[in-house]
Amino acid sequence: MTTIIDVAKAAGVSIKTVSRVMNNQANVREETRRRVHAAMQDLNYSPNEAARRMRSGRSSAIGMLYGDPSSGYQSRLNHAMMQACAQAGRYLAVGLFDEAKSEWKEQLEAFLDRTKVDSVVLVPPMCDSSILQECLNERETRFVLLSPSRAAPGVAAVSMDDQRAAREMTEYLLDLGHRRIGHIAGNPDHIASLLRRQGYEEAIVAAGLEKPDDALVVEGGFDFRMALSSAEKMLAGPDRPTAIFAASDDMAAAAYMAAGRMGLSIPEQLSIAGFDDVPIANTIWPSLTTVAQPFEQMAVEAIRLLSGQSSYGGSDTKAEMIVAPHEIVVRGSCAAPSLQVH
Amino acid sequence: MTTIIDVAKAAGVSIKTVSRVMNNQANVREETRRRVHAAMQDLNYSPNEAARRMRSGRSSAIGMLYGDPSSGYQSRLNHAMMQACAQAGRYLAVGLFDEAKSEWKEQLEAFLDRTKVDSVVLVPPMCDSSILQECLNERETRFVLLSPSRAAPGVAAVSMDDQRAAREMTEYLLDLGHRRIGHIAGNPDHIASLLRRQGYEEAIVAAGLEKPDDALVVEGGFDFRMALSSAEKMLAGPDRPTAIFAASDDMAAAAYMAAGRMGLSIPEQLSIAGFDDVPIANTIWPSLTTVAQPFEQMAVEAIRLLSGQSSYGGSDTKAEMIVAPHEIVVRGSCAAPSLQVH
DNA sequence: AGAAAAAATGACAACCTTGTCATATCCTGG
DNA sequence: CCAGGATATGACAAGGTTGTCATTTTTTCT
Repeated sequence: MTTIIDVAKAAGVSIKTVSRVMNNQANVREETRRRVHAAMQDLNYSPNEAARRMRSGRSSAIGMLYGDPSSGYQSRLNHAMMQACAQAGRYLAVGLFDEAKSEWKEQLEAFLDRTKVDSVVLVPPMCDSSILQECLNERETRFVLLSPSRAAPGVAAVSMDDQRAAREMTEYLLDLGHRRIGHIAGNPDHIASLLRRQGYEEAIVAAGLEKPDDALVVEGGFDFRMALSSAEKMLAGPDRPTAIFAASDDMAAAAYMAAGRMGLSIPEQLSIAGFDDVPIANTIWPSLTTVAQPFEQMAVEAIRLLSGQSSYGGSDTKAEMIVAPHEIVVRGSCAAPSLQVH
Repeated sequence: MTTIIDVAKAAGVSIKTVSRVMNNQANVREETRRRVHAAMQDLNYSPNEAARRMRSGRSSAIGMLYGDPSSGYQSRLNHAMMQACAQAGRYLAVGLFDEAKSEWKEQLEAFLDRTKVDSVVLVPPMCDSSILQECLNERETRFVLLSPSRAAPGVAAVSMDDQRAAREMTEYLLDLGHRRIGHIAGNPDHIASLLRRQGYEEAIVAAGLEKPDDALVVEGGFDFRMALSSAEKMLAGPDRPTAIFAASDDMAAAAYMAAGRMGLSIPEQLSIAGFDDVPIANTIWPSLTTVAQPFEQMAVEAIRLLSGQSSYGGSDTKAEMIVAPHEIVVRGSCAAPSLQVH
């Protein structure tokens, strides 16, 4: 096991200088820096994580609390975060959060005490709680908001452009030739639902069609069962849509089932589009055309923000709000509307 | 921050004695032990993980490589492992494993190098590779097999009784009155598929019915799409079953879709049962009656085995093979067969 | 060129725990 | 009551890193 001392000897400098090089600190001549880097390379040195942490007090763990472990969203996010952590040489401490219980602050504090993390990623819907944010500030715990409803001043956040993505997906359906496009909206408590719905309506209106009425926009609550019954209602009504854009993949899967029950084949008789690109999108058949949330990029950015911030919520920190680029993933669930259905 | 020194002072003993008490070492008088414990309680002391690790060289991380991140099985397992790790004061380092790539050993070594874990949980199908096991032995890395095909001598493992669980589930369907029960089998490369199929056939035969023929047992490959087409074929055939027992929840979900397409309502016209109890079982509607894999217990036991083993693969270690108890979870997808269908 | 300021570097302590080995205390049997 | 062994406890070093502060080297200015 090579230590910092070996590197220092090999490079002909003091251990402190090696430490400085490792931590990218100032006041090291360029040539010295090079020499140290070369020595590290030669000896295949990698710093002892435990010693580092002990001395600096800092933990390389990043905390993340999440609610519904069964949701594809959380599982994708979790996965992306773990990958990003591994890349950044950090690791993820995950805790379960019971959104239904009222003691949000207590839950957070218990988590912080237990895991001793010094940075936290706050995900929806917890990211919108100012109580939790205050709590984290008090405890001098860095945090990043993931997809918050609104940018809080002085707080770092990462998100995607839900509204634009929804607009683009709707435009894609319009381009295919669809004129009657239904929408299964998400839980209105989540701002993302509203943004996605707005993006959808925007595209419809921009195409010169009339603003969707109640028969065309139904509540799905980000819930499979609610989405299932809403989709069935929508498809059973008169003048049913030729395409459905669901605000989440789970709800799109519910639409699949509704279509199946009504004998509509996808995509020939009904096009379905989703949102999120969670595992189920590639599991069901035909595979789902959907908006890919940029999970990977969001995770990487979140960790970058947590690593870069030099102080806790102080005004010297420029709080960044990063918007990661999404993507429309075209798979097999959408096609031009067939004539007989129209 | 209270340290071991504070505790030692408070208890009126040396720090070494405190250390002994913490680590449950011998040669401490009962009274001393009590005094130290009291002091720890008083001061709300918790040991500095980093210092411990640095001194002892041991890492509290447990490594786990897994293949398909989209599978409900992996995500449930991951979740259970994280919970169990948190409870045990350890943490989980997860890596992605590409089963399709041939360099299994290289992938494992890269993971070990990167994470520096000193214990590993090996999951299917990697747990059956003797190459990987050898590799871990060489590197003196402890490991536990999760649901291995066969108990390797001298290797700790945790699993469940797939065959018995499948038999019980089939018996449940028989008890409901079903006489024609179909089975969607999993990928025959996984031993679990075979065991589940055997359990199913065993129950059928034990009930005095004739051994299921090819029309009643179809291949699903643990794959939604394959299961979907197989289920459709089974339901389209003459004398279709009144119940389907799928060897995984994902395949059961495919059966739901097949039923939907054929206009069969669940559970009135077709009962469906699954296996695993992954998130989708509670997402779809009606919710799925299934065999709950004892993920939580398996995870806890795996960690216990990893923590308890005092040496690496040596003969002094009694290799344990633990079978965790499963459970039949009755939800809404199964009912007595209706008369008109029979 | 010389003085002052700035930049680069190094010596050493400190972080908290556990292992080693020495010492103190207790117990047993004669 | 003592010798001797068994048991309980403590003093101290070590582990690899980073922070503090002192020292050396370089640059800048007059």
